[in-house]
Amino acid sequence: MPSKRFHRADTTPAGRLEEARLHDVLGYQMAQAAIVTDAVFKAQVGQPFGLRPVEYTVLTLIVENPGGSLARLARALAVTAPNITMWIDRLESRGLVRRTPSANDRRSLLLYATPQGQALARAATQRILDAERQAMAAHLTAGEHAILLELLHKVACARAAVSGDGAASSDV
Amino acid sequence: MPSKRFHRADTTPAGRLEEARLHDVLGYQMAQAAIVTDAVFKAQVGQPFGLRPVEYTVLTLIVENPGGSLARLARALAVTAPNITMWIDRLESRGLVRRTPSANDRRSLLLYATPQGQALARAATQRILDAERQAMAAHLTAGEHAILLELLHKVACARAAVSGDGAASSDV
DNA sequence: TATTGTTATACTCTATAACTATA
DNA sequence: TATAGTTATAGAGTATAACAATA
Repeated sequence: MPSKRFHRADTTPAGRLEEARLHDVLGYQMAQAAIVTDAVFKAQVGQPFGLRPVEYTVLTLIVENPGGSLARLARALAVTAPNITMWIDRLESRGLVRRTPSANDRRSLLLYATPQGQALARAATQRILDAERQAMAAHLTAGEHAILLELLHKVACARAAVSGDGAASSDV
Repeated sequence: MPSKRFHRADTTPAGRLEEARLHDVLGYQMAQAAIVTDAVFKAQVGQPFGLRPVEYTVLTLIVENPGGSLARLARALAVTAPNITMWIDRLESRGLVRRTPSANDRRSLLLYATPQGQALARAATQRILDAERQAMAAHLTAGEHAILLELLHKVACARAAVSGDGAASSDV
């Protein structure tokens, strides 16, 4: 897999080819792209709803996976247990989610979104989806947009290989 | 563009379709994928070379764009000016980069990487590229890997549309 | 008046350690 | 012994405000 791809200019200032290039570093391109998605989130959800990115994700995951535990959430998001506790605290104090003791395992607390939480998550997601699509429309076709989502998902699936955690298996 | 894409199961627990889905949120998939790329960076560069992601990116951008200014770097990375000053301080104290007064604009400091900085950046990038490719090999074909880089770059190009900053134009 | 770069400072977010309760 | 959840605390990272120097 040489660096010859598409029609990009792969030459370096000094004219050497085959140089290790930042533009081919996935992590770098992800960070650059995240500048855009972060801005979209902030404008469409962060400011209007007063939700941090993590809060939104936690809330939505609870909505889409009712009855999950804190530990499961922590693994899914690669966040430490104390932090999950804090984020759930904030969501619960706003009446968006609630903790319910588990019947099977008395250590565990099951998470459910309140009707308000469900409504907020749904509204927030719809706003983001619309805004992302609009922001990308000038640069990505609808097909490319869909492909990008698929490829990113595949990257996320490589998580088990890179870190020893057994998470990300539930695709939560 | 309805949610019917590929062969994914687009049904929700309650059986309703067309629900706003987290899996279609670009920002969410980016965050999930970033868990992988962050882990790769940490293992391949962060720990071995003692470089933070921002430090590595700043260093490499200086290597690839000698003579740039701090302000230009700050815009390219969407980082505030005080933070760039701090990161450059750390790189300069390690002898990886140096600040040189500009002849044209006496306010400006031009950035250059030292030979050590160039060598470190090159080694780090090579390690990341190899490790990323290896980590993705089981989940992405070489073609998919290349397409992903292209699509992320296009997303990054949507930056001008989403925020009022005139940055990202130099493709630095 | 705007821009470059710096300093000082506060805030947000995350990580670690220690603990209780349960399995 | 391992896991779920919490608390307390420290650290890393980022942002804001104010400033000096130059354009």
